[in-house]
Amino acid sequence: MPDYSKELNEAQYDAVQTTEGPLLVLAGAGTGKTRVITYRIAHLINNVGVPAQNILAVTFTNKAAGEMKERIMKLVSRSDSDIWIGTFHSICLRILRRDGHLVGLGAGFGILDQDDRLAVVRDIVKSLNIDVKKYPPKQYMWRISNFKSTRAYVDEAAPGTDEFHMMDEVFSQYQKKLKEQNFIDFDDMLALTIRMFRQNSDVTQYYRNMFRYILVDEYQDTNDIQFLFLKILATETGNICVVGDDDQSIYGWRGADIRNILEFDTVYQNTKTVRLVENYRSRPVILQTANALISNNRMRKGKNLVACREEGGMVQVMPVGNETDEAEFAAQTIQKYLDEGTSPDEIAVLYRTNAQSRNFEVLLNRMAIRYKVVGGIGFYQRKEIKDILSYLRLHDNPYDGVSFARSVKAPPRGIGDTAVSNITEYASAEGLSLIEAARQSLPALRGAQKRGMEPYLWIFTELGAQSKVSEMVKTVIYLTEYEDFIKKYEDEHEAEKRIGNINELYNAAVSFEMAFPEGTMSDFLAATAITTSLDESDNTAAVKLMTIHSAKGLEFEQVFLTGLENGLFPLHGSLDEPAELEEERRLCYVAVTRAKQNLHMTYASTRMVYGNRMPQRRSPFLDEMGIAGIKAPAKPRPYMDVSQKPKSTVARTEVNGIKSGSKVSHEKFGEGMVVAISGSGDSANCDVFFKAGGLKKIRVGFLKLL
DNA sequence: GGCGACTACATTTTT
DNA sequence: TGTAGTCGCC
Repeated sequence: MPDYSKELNEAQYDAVQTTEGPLLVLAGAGTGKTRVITYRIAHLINNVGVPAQNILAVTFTNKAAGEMKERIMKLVSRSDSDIWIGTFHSICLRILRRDGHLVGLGAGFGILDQDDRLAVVRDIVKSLNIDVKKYPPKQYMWRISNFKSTRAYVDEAAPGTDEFHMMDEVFSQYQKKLKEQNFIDFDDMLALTIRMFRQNSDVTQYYRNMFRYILVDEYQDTNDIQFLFLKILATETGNICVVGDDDQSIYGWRGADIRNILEFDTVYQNTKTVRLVENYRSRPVILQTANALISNNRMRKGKNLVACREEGGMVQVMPVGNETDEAEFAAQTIQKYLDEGTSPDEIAVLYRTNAQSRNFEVLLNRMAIRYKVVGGIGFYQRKEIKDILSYLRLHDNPYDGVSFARSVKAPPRGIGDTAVSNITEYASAEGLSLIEAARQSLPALRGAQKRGMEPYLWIFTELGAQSKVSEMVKTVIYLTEYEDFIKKYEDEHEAEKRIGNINELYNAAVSFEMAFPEGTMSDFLAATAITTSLDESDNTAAVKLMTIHSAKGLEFEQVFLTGLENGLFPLHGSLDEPAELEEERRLCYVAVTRAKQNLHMTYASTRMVYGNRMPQRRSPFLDEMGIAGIKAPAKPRPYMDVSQKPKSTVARTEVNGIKSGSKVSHEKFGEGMVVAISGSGDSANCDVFFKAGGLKKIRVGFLKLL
């Protein structure tokens, strides 16, 4: 019987050992919450004797699920591997694959991803002659999604018409299309699972008996529906352990309800609460900064992180002229870290909005530093991948109108919108599959259309003769002549990338077959639908660029937190809404606590916004961090903490046109950037950060402005 | 029916 | 600034 007490601190061990009854683990950033979950599962299996299949663990991303599974495997024997670990969505999907017929789902139902569902909504909105200028399809989609995350939808109520024009009609048509084409969307995964539970007490009981121990990670980001899902399953045993940090709740905009964690102990009677506050990740100076910042929030349980690491590292605030200077500063400092031997994987550039990544990419490119933009458009959302997949999806589900419309036009083959809607309408009226309808339309086609449609249909005949997922992928790539299509349209570099992606899709299919020898095409397609950019593995050593949201759960030696400007971070729109401002502050807290060693924060005095250069003011968060009170690190790195510069409202200190942020050159040290200026006139000294030599103090007279 | 050009547009975060 | 969506021409 393994003893885990030596591998855990007291609070962690307490959480691991408390196996019965509701348990709330309030785990601050870097306090080892993943460790608690993995060890708790190991403890349940190895020491309490709970069969693995009686454990359900919910994570935030598929990637996190994979990593957790790996870690657990190291602690338990191989025969104990069949724990249910996954995201809410993947778990519900698995349940619906088994029992979805109870709520009217056809076998092998497909999943409508974000793009597809927008396409469906757009069609409906157009067909209803709604003024798309006044009521954009996106609005409807958003509305539908929101409604589907409510209990009303679970209970099969109709949406309220409310002030929103035609909402009822759009919604019911949307639902009808989904049903017709045997689709569910993202929100349905949870909602239909719960509906199925509600209507089938015997099935519910089956899952209750199965999931006798439930663990949930990142509980602060759960929404009402997810809460309900857990409540239904856990209500009998009460063995539910949720781990989270109210200070890191950053998905309120997506419906996550911070009250889930704040009120957990009132919902579940006799909850035991364990607080993890000992932080093993960050230098004390970073934690001070984080604590100071978050103490400005009112909606929180309240806790301060306690530093376990020794003094060292630093928090730097770097004012820069504009977004290019900001990127240059980051790139140069990164270069310096790399020269010192820091692994690129230990460096991250964080920003509030995806659009900010651009400048960093340009500068890092120029300096030949390997980087990877994390998040954004995921692999399976890429055009070329969706094109290929649309054939496979249509083959898998011949009623899939979205995939029909997509595949028949990519590559173009003379069939346009008119033909597509004719065929779609015909299929719908006759109850035919789209492939069958297309086949029947063949005699009516002439010329280019006929010459296009015939080989198109032939592809599906070929697919019908195959069963191996990877072979089918290959067949589509080959028979569509997709590579030629790409080469014809894209520039060389772009084409190469896309062809690479297509090959990567084939590889993914091969890996899928190896991982799931029994897996069907439906399974493969489902996997592609719920895989997001955050789930993609990053096996190349590269500096990471990402939004703060994407950085949740990660840690880096060196963190650049950029764009700390009022209106950007906190983002405008949150400024006069206290709850939203608090969420922005939590987001900032998440960013700060990603750093292990050094935290560099930048803000620009001007920035391009929608193509206009706008003056910017520094973020109030910087002041809240109490930057001024931070002592210099015991063993200072060769940087200057310029945060304590006099806050002059007039132009910043400037001598001979040289000011902070200026690019200058020096006879001996070469090119550099001015970080700070002290004194005035000819005797002024500049702190200059040289590309080659790091930080030096130089008389202004020896510098040449570049 | 396809394609290119233009314009208008809106800009948060994504399971 | 960048892109998505529309319009009009071939």
